[in-house]
Amino acid sequence: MDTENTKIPLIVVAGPTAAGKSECAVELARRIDGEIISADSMQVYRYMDIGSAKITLEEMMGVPHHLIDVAEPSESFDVARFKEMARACILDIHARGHIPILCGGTGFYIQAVTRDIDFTDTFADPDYRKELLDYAEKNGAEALHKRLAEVDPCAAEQIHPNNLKRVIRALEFFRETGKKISDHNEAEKQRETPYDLFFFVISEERSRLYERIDRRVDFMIGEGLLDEVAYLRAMGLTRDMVSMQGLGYKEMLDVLDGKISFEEGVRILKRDTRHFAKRQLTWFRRESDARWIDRADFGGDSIRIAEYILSEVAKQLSIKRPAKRAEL
RNA sequence: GCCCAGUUAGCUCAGUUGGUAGAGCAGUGGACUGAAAAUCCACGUGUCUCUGGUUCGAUUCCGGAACUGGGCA
Repeated sequence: MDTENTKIPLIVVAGPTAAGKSECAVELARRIDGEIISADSMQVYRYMDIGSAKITLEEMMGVPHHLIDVAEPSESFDVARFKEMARACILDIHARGHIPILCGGTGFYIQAVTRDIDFTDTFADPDYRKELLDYAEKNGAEALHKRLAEVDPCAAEQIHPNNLKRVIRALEFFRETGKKISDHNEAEKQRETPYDLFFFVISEERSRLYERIDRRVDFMIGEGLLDEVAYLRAMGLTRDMVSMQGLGYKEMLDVLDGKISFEEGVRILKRDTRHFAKRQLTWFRRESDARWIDRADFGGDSIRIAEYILSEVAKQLSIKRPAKRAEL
């Protein structure tokens, strides 16, 4: 079967938060005997269930899910680790004769996988990052940016001085590798996907999406988000950890610390989630491979969307009907 | 009923010693290649409540009306 086309098929179900990706991916997986790889920077953390809108065991409906609960909230996870693990999952799923479905809303993670971006020759150095941050605090963002301009003028031109995280990473990259990050980025941009890619983005009219977000936040609160965060706080987790910078977590932490009222926390969480969804859309818009699906065209029915994706994929891929996990 | 204050961008308000106006928030667009649910950048015309008057010219001054809030009866 794969004598001619050796590329591994990979279906991507992306979209902004609360667009109904998970449900759709599960339905799709059931029909094509696929397995799901979550592409979500917060669902990788254990114990962060409500706030990250993690799929429940029942909702999985027997479909294997990967890269959920693979890290402690106290450790810091990142794209490089994600890409490595996702790649391994894809290879494994394919080797076992199933179709991998990458489903999630973290655009950067998805791109790292679909374009097979190489992170192996670079490093992360927390101490050096801290040192640079201190330098910027003492001498100003402009001063740090000047240091970058000295070693990598091209990157300096692309990165705004106020964007400390980027400036720091560029400087760190130069120190660790002796190379310019601008060159590295340029090279990685040329990469083409190693997969037989089917990239879908589920979205809908902005005002409706925002309504869904508001409802989802209310649902999370009802499910006990505040208790979940209180529990994590009691475990010793603090807001300087990557996991605690997730939406829902940082706001509820402020509520628990008495910095803002509960009502204010909820309001801010809804607002920030809307902002986040907007950024996600910006990210996906520039994914040239992406095919957009408007929920409204399918009456907002995730099952129908899954059927549509299936029919699109079937045009180019011969899909074997699942034998073992047939019908329930 | 009387007195006082207010009525300016979707919201909260600033302002123009008379030459048609600006902040924050919201909203919109964008960037992103080992923190990405993070981080950063850009974008502000609206009958200045209505209506008379004064004026070359009024959102700004004067009169009246409406509405909102507070006070007194």
